[in-house]
Amino acid sequence: MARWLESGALRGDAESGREPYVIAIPLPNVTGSLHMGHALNNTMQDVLIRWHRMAGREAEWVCGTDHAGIATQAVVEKMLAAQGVSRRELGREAFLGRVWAWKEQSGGEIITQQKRLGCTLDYSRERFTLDDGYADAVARVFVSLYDKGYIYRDRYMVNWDPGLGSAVSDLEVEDREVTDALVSIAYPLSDGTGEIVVATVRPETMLGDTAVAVSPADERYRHLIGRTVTLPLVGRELPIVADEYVDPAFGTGALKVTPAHDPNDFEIARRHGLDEVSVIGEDGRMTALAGAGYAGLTPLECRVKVIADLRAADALRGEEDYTHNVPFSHRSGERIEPLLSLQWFCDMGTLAEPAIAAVVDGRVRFTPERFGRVYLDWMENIRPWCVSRQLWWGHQIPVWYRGDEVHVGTAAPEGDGWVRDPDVLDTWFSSALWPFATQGWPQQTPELARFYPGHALVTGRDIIFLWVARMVMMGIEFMGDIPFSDVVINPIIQAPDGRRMSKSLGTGIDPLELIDQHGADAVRFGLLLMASTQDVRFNEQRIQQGRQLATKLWNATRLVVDRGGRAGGVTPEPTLLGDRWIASYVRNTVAEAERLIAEYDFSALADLLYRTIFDGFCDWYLELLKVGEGTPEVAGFVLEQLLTLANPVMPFVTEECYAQMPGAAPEGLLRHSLAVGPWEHDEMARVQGMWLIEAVTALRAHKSENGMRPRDPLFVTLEQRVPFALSQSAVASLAHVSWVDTPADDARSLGLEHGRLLVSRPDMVVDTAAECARVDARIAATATELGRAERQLANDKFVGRAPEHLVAAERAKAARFVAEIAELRAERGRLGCS
RNA sequence: GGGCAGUUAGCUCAGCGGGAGAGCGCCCGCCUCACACGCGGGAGGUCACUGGUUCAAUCCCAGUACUGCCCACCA
Repeated sequence: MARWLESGALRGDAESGREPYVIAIPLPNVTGSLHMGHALNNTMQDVLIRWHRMAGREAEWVCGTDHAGIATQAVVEKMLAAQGVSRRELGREAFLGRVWAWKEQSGGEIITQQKRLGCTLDYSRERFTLDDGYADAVARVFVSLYDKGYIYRDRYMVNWDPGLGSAVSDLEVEDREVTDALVSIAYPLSDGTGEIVVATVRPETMLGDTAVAVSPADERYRHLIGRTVTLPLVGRELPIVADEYVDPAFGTGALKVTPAHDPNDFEIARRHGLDEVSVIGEDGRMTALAGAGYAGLTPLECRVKVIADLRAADALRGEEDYTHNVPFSHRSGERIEPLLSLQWFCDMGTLAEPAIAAVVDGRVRFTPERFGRVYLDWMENIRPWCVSRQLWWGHQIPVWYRGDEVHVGTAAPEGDGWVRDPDVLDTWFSSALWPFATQGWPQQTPELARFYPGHALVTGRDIIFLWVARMVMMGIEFMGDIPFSDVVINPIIQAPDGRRMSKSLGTGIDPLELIDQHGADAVRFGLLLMASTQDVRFNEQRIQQGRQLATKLWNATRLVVDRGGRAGGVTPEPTLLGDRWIASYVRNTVAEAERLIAEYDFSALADLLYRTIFDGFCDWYLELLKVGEGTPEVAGFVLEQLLTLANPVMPFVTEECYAQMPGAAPEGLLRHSLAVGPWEHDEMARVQGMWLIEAVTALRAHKSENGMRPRDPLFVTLEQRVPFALSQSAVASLAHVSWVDTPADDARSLGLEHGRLLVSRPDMVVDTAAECARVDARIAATATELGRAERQLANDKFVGRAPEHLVAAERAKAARFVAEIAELRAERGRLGCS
């Protein structure tokens, strides 16, 4: 890692003529530390960055951290609380000083951890969302959106988080199922001619009721519309209004309307011009408007008192358990208190339009595709975004007030008496600018010109709305172009038992510990292998597999170097079978890997590397090399290609192996390129290689199944049906057999695709009965296959409609089965079976 | 209430119209001069269920059953 950092290759050069390739990392919280999700997500990005850097692109992987308003403020407040100090006692300025001090001292630990994973981020340009330049970009965006009329201030229904003492956005709220008491309350008609019964799970909010609503289609109440009821305990006269929202089939069909404490009631009230009476305040207590006797209580205390008072007033008409979904804060875990509050909002409708178009017309592509639909569904129903937060740590809203005057600007206004809005912006407001604010915007820097727009964005599906969608909107609005062309959604890695991996559940697994145990390459490889298009359970065996692959590469390198293999040579011309076979094989592997990278199929890529290195290269090619079917020139060249190919996935071990090779470039693999161009697919080499593999495998299996040890002698005679040669010397060495011209009388037959092998062992005592049974069993099995093939071929519909090559293949199969049965019958005759 | 995934070997997962695959685990044999973190061989699946389309279905369509996730204002 130190060498990579010193190389300067991690810093994208905006002036080089190379075509850029840019990824902006999903900025981690400055309070964060690397968890399993980061490890996978970052590995995927590093594979892409390294791959494209090797392919000659000017790679820039944007690095940095997010100030993470709520999370960071909470960390520091907790530390202060341990010292017995509250943030309010300190005051805003001193508190922010403490937060900055914490950030300088302990923040950004995750950057160090990313280096341990081997991530080739551009650390030289590390950014923080509260940097001066970044803060300037945020303020400019706010002012610009205000000037365009998108940002406005309104007294509006918000999700109030009583634990946090702040409003939170719709996206920071989750529903939980809760069982509440549903209380029925009688509201008498003002003229004393009867009553209307309403039901509520929040009786305390009745103190803020300003109407009763019924369905306009409801016959039962039609005659009451326009009349009034008297609110019990309060005495306020409430109009009875008709509204489509009310479901006549639910409860009594009459709905109490509390505009200040229920989002639906709020909408109804705005439609009918009703009063909005706030009876719960931002301090989480009943307000003076709730009335003497209730003011100052918590809503829960108030509920108890209201129910008691209603009972005393004989206004209770029933109570039953009721299970329903209730919003809770993601942040504090407390139950959301919907209330009216003066907040800053951003209207998203206009901003969303071009961002929808970008996905619809394919300029921004999601992988897996289905997430594009998720994005569009949300965008097409987008709602105003509450962007103000009642916190201290963050981008303070660039608005000043003086009496009724409001100044919105990037700097404080002239004159005395102006007071700045104390609130800060939602953290996601600043992260939405990440792709361009990191490149110097609003300055027209060379980096901005070269590194915007970026290419891939790799992230989790949980922030498609919070972050991805908003980056697309802001990018188009302020840069006039999409921020990236591909959104790659990484899977979620669950705990081995299928539960969510989380610190609070105790189900988390620390990737840094895994790195300690197995090495960073193993962790990277294992995570990629686990990752597919769906969520997966963590499987440590995959990590072990990665470690085995790393060890294998290391040992293979030792062998190749021992045999005189070198790096950096000219492309050798393969002549021996083993060389020709591996050259063609590796060429095809590279082509396949290129395809998989383009499709972001990291799991298949890891699997391909594993199979190629273990099976193709080590188990077959290196063994062929040892028996004289390969040359050090080709072995060295192929190893260099494989190390290069595997480098994006396993950067450490491949870099080290490469360094062990004579002739290796001193700068290593960071900008190395794959050079298999001169080699073409060699069909004859493939067929001959397959034949050799088939023969060796059959002979080994024969020995194993007959209780022979690998080195026990075995005589073999070849009968082939094709005009190209089997490499007999290689077979003899790899399977430990001896070729003879004439088969023994009792030789057994091993059928191969291109011929057969007649094998016999010198010391074999033939158990005729057992042998006959074995041959009969094979005849029966082959006959079954033949029967299936013949039935297929006898089916006119198959012959008539199936593709020609499949019919031909079926005929060839049938012919082969017939020949095999004939051979087996002959063997039967030789053995003298009954 | 909508929507999206998933259900394949003991475990974790690939495959997605033409004779079921990987890793680990299990069984057998090998310290073969790169590697025992290894090498060779093998056992083990009515591809959730029910219908349909097709010459042909694990793969396509419809439905059922579980499992997970996302969205949603029913007091």
